[in-house]
Amino acid sequence: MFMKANGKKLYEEVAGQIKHLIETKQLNSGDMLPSEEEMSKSIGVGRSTIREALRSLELIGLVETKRGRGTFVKTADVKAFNDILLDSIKLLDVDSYHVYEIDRLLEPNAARLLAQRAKDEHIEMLESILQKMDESLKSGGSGEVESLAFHKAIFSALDNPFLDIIFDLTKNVHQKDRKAIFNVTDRARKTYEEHYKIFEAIKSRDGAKAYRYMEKHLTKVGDVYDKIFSFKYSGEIDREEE
Amino acid sequence: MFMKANGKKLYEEVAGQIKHLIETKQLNSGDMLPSEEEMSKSIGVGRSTIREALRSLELIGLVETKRGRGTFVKTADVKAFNDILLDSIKLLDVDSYHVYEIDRLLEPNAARLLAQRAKDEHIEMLESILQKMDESLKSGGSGEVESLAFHKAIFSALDNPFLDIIFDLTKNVHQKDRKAIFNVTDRARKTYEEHYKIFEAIKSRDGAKAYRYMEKHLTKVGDVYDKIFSFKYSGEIDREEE
DNA sequence: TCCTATAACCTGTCTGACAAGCAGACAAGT
DNA sequence: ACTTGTCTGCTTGTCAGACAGGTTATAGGA
Repeated sequence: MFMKANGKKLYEEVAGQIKHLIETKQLNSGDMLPSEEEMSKSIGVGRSTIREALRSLELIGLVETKRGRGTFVKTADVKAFNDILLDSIKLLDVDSYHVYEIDRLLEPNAARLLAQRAKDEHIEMLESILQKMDESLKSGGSGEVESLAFHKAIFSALDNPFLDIIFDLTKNVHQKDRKAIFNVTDRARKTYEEHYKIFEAIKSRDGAKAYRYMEKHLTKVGDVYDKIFSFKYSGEIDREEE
Repeated sequence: MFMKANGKKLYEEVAGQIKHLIETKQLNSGDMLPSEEEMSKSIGVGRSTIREALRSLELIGLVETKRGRGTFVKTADVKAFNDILLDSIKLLDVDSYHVYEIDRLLEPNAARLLAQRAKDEHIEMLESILQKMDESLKSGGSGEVESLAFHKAIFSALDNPFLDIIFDLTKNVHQKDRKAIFNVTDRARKTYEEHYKIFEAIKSRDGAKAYRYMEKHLTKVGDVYDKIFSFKYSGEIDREEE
């Protein structure tokens, strides 16, 4: 009821306390928190303060409040984390080029690593994605979704939640530009071919080759980027590449 | 006052509306939102509902509320974004190995890229960090801070805010393990030497060499990881490497 | 002109109230 | 024994009103 003075707002203090309980496992996943009124009394703050604290914890996915039942400690899963992240990153004006650069740094090595440790199921997954892309292209589709899925599958197969986060992060940012790329003549078909080569390298467990083909693929994509950007700035566009 | 049925809570609805205003630039960075009471009246919900909505927006760094003044649209800067992120990621139990893997995938290429485009100031920066580490080690320090700074400097020099985010993300997670690594005999001194080689490669603009040395360095670090982990699980520790 | 008191706003927090969702108990009907 | 309906107590969702304590602009006095 009194210890403040630090400039912190009360509800932040309360949220911090609850968070601490969870971090130190005094409250475990699935546990029910005391009711709002109870906490209000025991901590000595108003119910509205408790509620504001709970709202912030709910937002970061730490707890879940169910009407009529109570508030429960939630398993802080990567997905929830990701959602918040994607939500806020839209507001950052990250240059699309920066995102491309991350891909450029990361994906070749990711492909190599996957080539070294891919299981059969991963290979099958990639193959089925490629097949879908082929079908999509043949039936007049853009193939964009499948292309994205291919890259995502490589990351997912590595079974590293962090990679998934980074992927979603980057994907989300250059969504617009990705569309633009697929509008360039023949890019979709060539993407398919490049993907296929990467796939073959992974399937034959040839890490070095996977790395090289991924790098080549990204270089091509980068070229298209360059053209689109120069189009943006100079008003000219060159539709054919290489 | 009645049209819900979607299960969404009112304050979520309100938060969404405000967010939309900001995303569509109807409210710009720095703008002041109407007062809570005003919004309460104009939207037709209670002030507490407005407040809960604002709390969630504040948490994701969209707005900032100042007591006695009002609520303002915040500039979504990378740093703020990062803070939020770091705050929530602690709750995820990401395996330290996953983070190491990211470094492994990313840093060699980062070193190569920097070798290709480093400016003199970057070189100087790296050199000064190395010098500080040397001094620290000679005077009995752990050199841990400087080691971290070296890696961070490489990312920073690439001038890609995304990389900084990823770096902070990973750094934050395996903070504990990093300490453990530096406790292994001679690891600090060897780290210094390995860093120095990377530095020389970057200085001489030799991308391939920078890549290789960084990879070697990380492999060594990985070996230590393995030992520490096996220590954790088997109760044995091996203090000397190679 | 400069300073200060103060009014007008604003957020922070508390309290009390009521609606509405949920779960378990219990009784009634089959 | 099994289903069904109702009741009751608990919990969250939302609202309205009140007051404390910052912040800012300004009117009025030195």
